[in-house]
Amino acid sequence: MNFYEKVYRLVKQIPQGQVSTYGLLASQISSPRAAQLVGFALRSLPAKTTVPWQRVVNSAGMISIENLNFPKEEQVKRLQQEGIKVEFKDGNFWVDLGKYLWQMR
DNA sequence: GGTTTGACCCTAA
DNA sequence: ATTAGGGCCAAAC
Repeated sequence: MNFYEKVYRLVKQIPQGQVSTYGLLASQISSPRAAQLVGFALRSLPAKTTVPWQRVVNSAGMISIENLNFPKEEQVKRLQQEGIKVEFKDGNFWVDLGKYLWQMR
């Protein structure tokens, strides 16, 4: 099984209305230090995919997308449609992790 | 097959 | 507390 598949499967398991972080996903997949790889995997996602990539943010709850197929606005829009509050702060979008963070048990 | 890069994280100053 | 730098793992060059 590829690293990508693991990432995709795990991300697909995130329920609607909740979010997760790169580091957390990485810890659950293979090694806790591979957070960057999770982002790398999501980066290679095709424009049309069933993977809810929008529910993945960095450890601080910030959206760091800059130049990709999906602009930040798109992600924020989708998150808001799922009932997640996104606040605009200093040029970036933020999510309250304490409220919406999804933890796998 | 060695080097660079990346939607990041952690530690130290 | 905030900022800066190094490190980690896997793919692309």
